[in-house]
Amino acid sequence: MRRRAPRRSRRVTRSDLDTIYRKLSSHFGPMNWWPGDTPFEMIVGAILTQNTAWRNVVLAIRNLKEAGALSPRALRRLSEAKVARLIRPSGYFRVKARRLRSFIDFLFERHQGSLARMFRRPFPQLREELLGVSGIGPETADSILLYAGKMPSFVVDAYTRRVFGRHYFLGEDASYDETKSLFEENLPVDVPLYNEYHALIVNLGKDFCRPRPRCEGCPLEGLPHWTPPRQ
DNA sequence: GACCAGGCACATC
DNA sequence: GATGTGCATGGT
Repeated sequence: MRRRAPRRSRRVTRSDLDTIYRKLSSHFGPMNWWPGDTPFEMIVGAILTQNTAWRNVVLAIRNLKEAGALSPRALRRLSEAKVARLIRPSGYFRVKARRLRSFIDFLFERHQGSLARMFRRPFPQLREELLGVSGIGPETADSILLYAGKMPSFVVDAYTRRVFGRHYFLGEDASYDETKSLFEENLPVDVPLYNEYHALIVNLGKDFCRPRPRCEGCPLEGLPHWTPPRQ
């Protein structure tokens, strides 16, 4: 019989989110996200990092940079096969080459190839448009909006759900949108705050609230939480 | 060698 | 609507 995680047992408050933010922020310091020199590089990174360690994305982006392919126009000129070869280190390279192509096609068909134009669109509409692009799901769309577009869309990822689930703020089966609302309804609408908060959660999730319990040194030590049993 | 990493689309029930 | 599966590299 599979063990179920405890249900959410308390409601998150603004004060909870504020406390957690301050703990993480003082523990880790400024994150300076998203790593990337230009909005386009951030978008490419958002697609390449899907289910992939960032260090592998760095290798792929370096290849694209060396090939002079880190602009919408330059990338559009390359064949999908060529792009796939360049981004090979980031894994799923055939799928991701197709996804980059989908985004580029969208950018040129809807926004004349201009990110500046694209980001002039009101963000709820732009979010819907991005979700319509094959290969862009909610996390990738929100990363593009928040980090490349500086729009107030909170980014949720696997770490967010796991960390906040462990601390009883979310049920085991919380959806993406439910998790996103938890933050957007309890935080001021503030792009730098959303930016930093998500980055801090990812940084925390890399070391703590892992499937295998380890809490020593966790900046959230002291907050009520559960840990999965050792197998 | 197993496990994991800043998901997503698609098939099937 | 829920659940399962394929996609693939590189570090630990």
